[in-house]
Amino acid sequence: MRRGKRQEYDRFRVENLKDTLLFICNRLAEHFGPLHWWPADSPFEVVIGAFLTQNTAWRNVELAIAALKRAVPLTPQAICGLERQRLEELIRPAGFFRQKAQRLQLFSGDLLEHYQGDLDAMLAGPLPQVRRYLLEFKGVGPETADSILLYAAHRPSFVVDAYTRRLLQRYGILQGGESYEQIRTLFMENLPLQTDLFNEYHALIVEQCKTFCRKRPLCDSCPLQPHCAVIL
DNA sequence: ATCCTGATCA
DNA sequence: TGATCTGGAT
Repeated sequence: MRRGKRQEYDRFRVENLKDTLLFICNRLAEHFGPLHWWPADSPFEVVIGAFLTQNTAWRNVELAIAALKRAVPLTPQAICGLERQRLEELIRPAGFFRQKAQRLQLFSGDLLEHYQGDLDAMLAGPLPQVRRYLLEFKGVGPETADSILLYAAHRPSFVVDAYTRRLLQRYGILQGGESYEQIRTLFMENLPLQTDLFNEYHALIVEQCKTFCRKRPLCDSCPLQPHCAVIL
């Protein structure tokens, strides 16, 4: 009987992606409460954090940003004005410090040269166009571009990361071989295009995967039980 | 498929 | 001591 209900729900789920995606979001929101991302004092600080957090624990990013803030104001002018090696030393705790220092200065330089340092101006215009512009920067892949669009520009561009893949795959929505763009499109075609929703949803997925849906999952206390299809 | 990088935790 | 962390470039 319990088994029958489970099968029935599985069929319902596959045919109603929109409802399922909202259901997951609501469940996580009930469990974790509001997370109010992205923790930063300015949109440009969000950009800095988006570069620094690539394949890096957020804790280490905090150390780097704190050191950077003690040294200079977080503006494109100041980032460009730093000696490369000096910038490398300041952001060292975030790892990959050489490539990240170079890429931060390339981005800041373009922002100064073409937009007089006005980030809002750079991020204005049609979403797909701005996204393509961001993706041209060295060090900006799809996740970093969408993070900047969502958390610095407050635009409804869904952020997909390794956590998102893992959660959706275990839940039974993804099979495993899907591309970044496919997964992003899945969210954006099945959810209302609302910045606040995308903002909270991605933050909740990160929190969920750090807490329960880890590589070694903790299904016992997971807020998505018994709906998840994870096979251990 | 491999490299870039440092701090934390199992 | 190794795996992992809000990836991206070559």
